[in-house]
Amino acid sequence: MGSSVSDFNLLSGNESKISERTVDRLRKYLCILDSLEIAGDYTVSSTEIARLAGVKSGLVRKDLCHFGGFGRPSVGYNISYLKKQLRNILKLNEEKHIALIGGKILQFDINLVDRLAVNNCRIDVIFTTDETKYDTDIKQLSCHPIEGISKFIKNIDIQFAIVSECGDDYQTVVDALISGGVKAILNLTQAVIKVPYGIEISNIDIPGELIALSFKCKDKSTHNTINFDIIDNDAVQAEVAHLNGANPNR
Amino acid sequence: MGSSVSDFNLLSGNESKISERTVDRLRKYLCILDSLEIAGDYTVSSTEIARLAGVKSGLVRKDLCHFGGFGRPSVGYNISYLKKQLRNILKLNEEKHIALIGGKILQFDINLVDRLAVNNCRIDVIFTTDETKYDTDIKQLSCHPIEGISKFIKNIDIQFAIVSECGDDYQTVVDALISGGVKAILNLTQAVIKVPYGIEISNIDIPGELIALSFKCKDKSTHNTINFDIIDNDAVQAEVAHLNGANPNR
DNA sequence: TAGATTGTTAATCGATTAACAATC
DNA sequence: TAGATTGTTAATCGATTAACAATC
Repeated sequence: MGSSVSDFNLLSGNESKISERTVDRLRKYLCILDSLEIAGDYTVSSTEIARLAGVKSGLVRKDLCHFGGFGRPSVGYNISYLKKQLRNILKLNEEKHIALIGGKILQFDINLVDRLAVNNCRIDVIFTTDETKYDTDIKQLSCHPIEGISKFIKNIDIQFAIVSECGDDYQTVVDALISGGVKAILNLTQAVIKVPYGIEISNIDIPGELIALSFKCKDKSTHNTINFDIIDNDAVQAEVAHLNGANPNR
Repeated sequence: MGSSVSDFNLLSGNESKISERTVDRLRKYLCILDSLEIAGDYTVSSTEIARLAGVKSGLVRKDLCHFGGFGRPSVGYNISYLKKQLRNILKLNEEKHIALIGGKILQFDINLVDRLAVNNCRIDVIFTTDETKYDTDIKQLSCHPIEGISKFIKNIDIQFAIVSECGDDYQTVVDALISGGVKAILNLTQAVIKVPYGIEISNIDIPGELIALSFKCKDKSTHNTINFDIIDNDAVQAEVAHLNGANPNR
């Protein structure tokens, strides 16, 4: 019984598969490269990326060299070249079409549309339960009633949905989105949304994030010694070396 | 040099430390228990929790039994009891005091204050750059100018900050927060915030989440076979058993 | 050349899974 | 009692780290 699953696992082996953790790091690196480029830098070492990302430099190099050698020994990585490579690896050049459920978030996060556009994520349509918004535009995006959502998005080929408001019928809305062809949902609400296998869902949960943060703090304060588990990276090594009288390279 | 760090690591060993991944799962379980309780259930099996959390049942049991035996063989877990235990483990009964930078999010996410309160997370004060809001209340929370933030929060013992809007001077604001005693920051803006070692930071990044989601979808569609890596849990095992003619227990 | 930093391997570490005896 | 489900161990798997030869 369990063995059937194992058998399938053997078949589905795919060498080029990138783990979720790696993807998370790669987009962090990309973010860091953006800010370094804005700061006027042209090259960067794995040590510097590691310091800013809070990981070890070896891991940065491993992540990057897995896709080919982007750096030059003793020089580091060319920032604009590495950015281009990362955007390729993360498939950021492919257009992603998004339906937004609830328009209020655009008033709160006024740069959201632009920030998404940088990564070729396009909000194509807004659906709302707010009757006063029907057939009006929010930030030049047309605003439609939730009813008929499935047929609507089927016609314009939408793959993603951001659910930013939930009425009582949120599960019905999500089901309609999925039957309309949506493959992945980003849920910003407190609703516990069920999706069928094969559909991706990611929940952003502010109270939950605070719990995790609070726990990390608590956890740390129970140690009497400095907790290198948490801050153990190259920068610390350099600092320790410094304390030991060695000359840390910055 | 590296060895100094290793030596410290040996000293800081703490058996009771819970990994970040475990904490993330525990709060997911708690969320699931909440929704099951609302649905009227009294007990739940590890298999059911696992199905809803998208993990294997053995992992659920392992996570839970690590803190003591909360369940009864052949019965499962008592939901309200398990909730209480999880709230204890996650230290949700301790009050957490929060400063909110930027008030607009409360207009977008109208339940946020209440959702935080359920976990004893209290927004005590709002800071804003919007002069029209100075000394007014937003949702019964007093609203203050950013200037003098450090002294202000020192007086009222704030440990957390949610940064929901960033002016150009966001790093200065964060530095002031930290010098005022803030130990952890939840960053909802696109700003790349630097914090000193020992201060926790967590970034919520909507475009980044979409990239990750999109990547997972892409990754999956490159397989010809069903990808059990992604949906490999007890429910799938049951389904496979079913396909094989066995009688799956639901 | 000497120094710096990459690419890459083998070793380590930690997290998950499979499996089953114990318990209800 | 028979069936279900927990608690827990040993085995497996995957991710990170240490370390260093190769390269600029």
